[in-house]
Amino acid sequence: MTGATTSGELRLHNLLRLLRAAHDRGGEATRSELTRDLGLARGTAAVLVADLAEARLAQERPAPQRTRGRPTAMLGPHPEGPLALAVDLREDAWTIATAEIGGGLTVREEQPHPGNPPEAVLGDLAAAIGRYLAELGPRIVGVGVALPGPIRDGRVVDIPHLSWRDVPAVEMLSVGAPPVSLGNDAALAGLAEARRGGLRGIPVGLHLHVDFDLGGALLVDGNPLQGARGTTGEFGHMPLGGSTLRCDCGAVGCWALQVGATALLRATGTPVEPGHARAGARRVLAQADEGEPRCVAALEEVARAFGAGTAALVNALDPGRVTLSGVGARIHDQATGMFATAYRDGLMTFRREQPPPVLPAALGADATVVGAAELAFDVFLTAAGLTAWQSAH
Amino acid sequence: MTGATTSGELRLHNLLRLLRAAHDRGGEATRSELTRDLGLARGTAAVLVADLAEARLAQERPAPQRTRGRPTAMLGPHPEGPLALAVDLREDAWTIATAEIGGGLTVREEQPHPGNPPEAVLGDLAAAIGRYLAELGPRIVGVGVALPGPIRDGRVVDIPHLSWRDVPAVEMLSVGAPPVSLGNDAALAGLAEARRGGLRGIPVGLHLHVDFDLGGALLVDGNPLQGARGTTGEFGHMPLGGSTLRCDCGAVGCWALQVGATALLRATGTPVEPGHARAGARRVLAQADEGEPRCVAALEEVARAFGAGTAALVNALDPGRVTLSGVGARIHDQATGMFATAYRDGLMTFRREQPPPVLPAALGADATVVGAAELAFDVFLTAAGLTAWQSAH
DNA sequence: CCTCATTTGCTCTCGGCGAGAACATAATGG
DNA sequence: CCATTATGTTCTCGCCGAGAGCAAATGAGG
Repeated sequence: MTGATTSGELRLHNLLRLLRAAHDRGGEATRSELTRDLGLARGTAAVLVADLAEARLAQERPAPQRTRGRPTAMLGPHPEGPLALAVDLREDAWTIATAEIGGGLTVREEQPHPGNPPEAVLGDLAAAIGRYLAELGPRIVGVGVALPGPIRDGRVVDIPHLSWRDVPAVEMLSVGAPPVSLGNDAALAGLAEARRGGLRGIPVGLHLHVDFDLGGALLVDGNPLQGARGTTGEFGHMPLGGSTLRCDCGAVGCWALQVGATALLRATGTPVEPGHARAGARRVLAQADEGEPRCVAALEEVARAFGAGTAALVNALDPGRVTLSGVGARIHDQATGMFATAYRDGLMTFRREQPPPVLPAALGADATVVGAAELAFDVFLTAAGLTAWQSAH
Repeated sequence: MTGATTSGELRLHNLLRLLRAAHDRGGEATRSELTRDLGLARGTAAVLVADLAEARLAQERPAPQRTRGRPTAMLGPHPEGPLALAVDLREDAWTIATAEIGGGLTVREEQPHPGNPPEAVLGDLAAAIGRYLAELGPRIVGVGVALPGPIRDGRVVDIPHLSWRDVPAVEMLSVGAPPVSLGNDAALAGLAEARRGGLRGIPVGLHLHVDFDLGGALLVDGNPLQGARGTTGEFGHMPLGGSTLRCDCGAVGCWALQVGATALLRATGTPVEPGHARAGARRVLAQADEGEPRCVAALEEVARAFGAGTAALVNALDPGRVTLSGVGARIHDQATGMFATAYRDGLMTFRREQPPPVLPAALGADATVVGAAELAFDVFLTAAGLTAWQSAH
């Protein structure tokens, strides 16, 4: 959205601004609010709303009267309007949902999958996507897919846990016309948090997602920072904790080795069974909650490393707020004191006056699907996306 | 620059785009190039150029003929056009320069200063700024100041080296109407590098400036990433190297303790005399060049920590290129092998196929002043800045 | 129940902007 | 010296948003 250059682009640009604003506010904003906030003339707004309705992009519905004066209406999704297909592909299962303008989500399907080979997993997933395309037809304007590993140029670079390497996922998931967009799960969880969760309205926010791995995103004005090749946010692979272990990623001493499901198990001295780390970590957290000394000690150790590393990122990146999801949120919840101490001690002195708050993510487990939907809509809510829609209707 | 919304803003927006493009290309771009690249109609370009000339914002001058066809002209600075005052305030001296549209720099003055108290230093500097405002009058459209420490809300937060704390520098340097903007020296060096140096045209670039401290900036589309409070880029204050030393900043194990002038001296075992670290570091580098074993070892140790930490940042932030300035560039030059090895070993495996190149900064010592000028022009080259200029002429 | 104040939607006119075409201009190259 | 080529200049046209005036729909107060 670089802005309009010609008087012809102006109309499309303002249409886009209005639709985007309606979407960002969950379809709950009234026309008068939108008109005021976007600085439009009332006449212009009338034309734009009519255009949106005629193009089946959005529709007004009655709004509860709040003050006196002529009643206004809320601008929300159109019953025949665009839908995003949002896919959350985890290590052991996938979720497919549809989202309408405004973000309203309908979960359609959840399926376990064997994990390997990638061709089979993605083939099945592509078939499922194909079914929804057939069912919902041209209303599907894009597919957003969250994946548990780094993404580059439409390919999954590396999921060590599943031994996926350089998998051309966009190619394998492209079924029909709608564009397929990939995103890292942690980054998409952050995106969701920035748009509809705890980072909403925060100019610069940091989201950290801890599970097996540790990743995240820096959200600037609600948009995730994109690296040169799209693989940014791998904060877990900086040697922030002085560890000397070798990491699966190829480097040494990665922070992710000290914070996460595997780290929790390792800290208790329990051997890590591949494929059961998540359940094991849950057990450690539960036992720590009951006061089991070894688990308490492990939790504290992990929380300390987590807090210290978070402080390092805050020092370097200066976010206004930090949100946590995955196991990370539970570690923080259950060892708040230790986390807070390590966090504070790791901050530069001048940051300690008003340290950025660290909070659990507001969206919980849904965050990743929501982020995938936002990703798909981000591709659609552009000049190109809208003109494609309009020429198809 | 969010883009035009009304047909009235369109003109200003396009005027701005044209002026910005002329500026970014150093005043060396021809009208026909600009017209083509900005996608303007030739008629529109004619009007805009005439407007710019009439407003004394830019002026055309003959261009060397390259091909057949009617000759075009280069759009560059106007002899009575806007000037930015660029100030580089270092620990022991300051430089004042003026820059015109296109970036052409004229160094006006260099003065040593005692460093303390800040009121005296900034008072003298304000007096100097006042002289240039008086001399050059309303042509000065902004003052950009580079400072060797973190900045927040127009105040210098902390320069441990000079024991400056929470100094209201904008207030103390504001002499007349032109807005005063502050920037961290490392971040501004990065900005300069992104606009007119080695990071030009790189969508996401990382610049690291090593001197006493270690700082830098992440440049996204030529703009430095701004944190929530403006104090981003303090990469030196992450515990990237496993050090256990306490840092002046208040944290422990900061990377900056292992890379920089002081670190170089410490690694040789030489006691660090305050105020002479820079000269001492230069001596160590010179002796290392001659093969003095202790200095060679120190250099290698520092280069190793530097390379490893750089890799960590690349893992997390995914830049397309990295540039180095200050002592950092010399460390890299003189210990390329060690740096490269540590860099490569610290990268995640999938990044090693095409690791981002690490290069010394193209602008050398001028970078900071150039960055300060760019900062001042960034404030001016906005709708608000331009309307202020036009209403004053 | 009636009236007034208030807020918002609707419609129409007006000024302004960029596109694009037609023409003018100034260089090159054979 | 003339054809070719690339660019600047000028003018018309269609489109857009601002803004004014009016209509509509509600709540407040008597």
